[in-house]
Amino acid sequence: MPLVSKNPFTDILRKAGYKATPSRLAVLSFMQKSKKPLSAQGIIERMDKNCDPVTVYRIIKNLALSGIIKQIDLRHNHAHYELVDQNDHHHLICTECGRMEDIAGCEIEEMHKTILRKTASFSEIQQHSLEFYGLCKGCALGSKPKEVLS
Amino acid sequence: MPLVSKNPFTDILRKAGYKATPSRLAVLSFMQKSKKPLSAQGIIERMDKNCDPVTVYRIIKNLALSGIIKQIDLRHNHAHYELVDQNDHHHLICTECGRMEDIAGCEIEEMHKTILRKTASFSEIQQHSLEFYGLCKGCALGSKPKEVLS
DNA sequence: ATAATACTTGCAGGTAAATTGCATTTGGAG
DNA sequence: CTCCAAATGCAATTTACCTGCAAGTATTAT
Repeated sequence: MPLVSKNPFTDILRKAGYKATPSRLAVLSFMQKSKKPLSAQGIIERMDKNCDPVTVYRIIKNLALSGIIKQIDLRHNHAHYELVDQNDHHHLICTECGRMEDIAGCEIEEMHKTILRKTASFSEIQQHSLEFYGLCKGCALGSKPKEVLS
Repeated sequence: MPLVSKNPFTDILRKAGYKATPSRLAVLSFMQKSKKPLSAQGIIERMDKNCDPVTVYRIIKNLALSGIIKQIDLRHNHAHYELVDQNDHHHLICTECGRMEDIAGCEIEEMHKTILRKTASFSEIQQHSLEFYGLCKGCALGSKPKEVLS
């Protein structure tokens, strides 16, 4: 009887048709631990095992294609990614310093049905992204804090 | 007495603190005519007058900063832009072929107040982006139409 | 109208993000 | 254990976009 249960990401990966390689499991593990959306660079830097950046890029791309992770546009100069979880949440991003916080509990999913009823040319909505851009209190007051996100 | 009134974009630019140069007026004119969000590349290609790509990038960046145009993330590999108009609308994008259509009439703006009431660290929301990603009927049926957006 | 000047633009060169091709390695089905 | 499709590493490349600087131009005041 194992003291530690097998990595649940193994099953998730296999179900999506991918092999459960150490690199993929490491990427998913990082994303789970991270409280913030991660950039490709952010993941690459945190990979303790020697893993080629190209591999990370490929992993991210595949995970996003299969809907295991989600791409997020924080208006930095590169994409960010987040594990897709049950509780749908969105982001509030400062356009000055990049500070970010989560917005919980939206009911956007309910709009999917309405939209599909109105459109003539789409048959399915898989995902949505909703981000709000504004000024955090620090930046509104004119101070210039450092970027808080890579 | 002029038969054609002066370009209204001239005033918009000056109010934002920019000179009303031919390049800027041309960019704004394209964006107004275009039914779809345009990429920097898309604008550069359509500029009939010889205008350096760098200039277009700079124009776009400034217009977006001052809120005259709006950046949109269609999950292509580059940003798209759209004139900011009164009637707030969003987008429905096919993740297979890139087909896109507008979604009219959302009441997301009303959420701004709610969000600001809940957050401790933000003082202003200037903009939001809401896009829906799914499959258009063509792609859902397995046909592979060409990309419809640059 | 004209001149002054601050904003704009074009050009050259550069950077960072992400991709591609190909040879080698490896997970996992049998 | 064996085998092969899938995954990885490496080198090179593409793409999107930016910076510095000299030359040009829209606007303001004369």
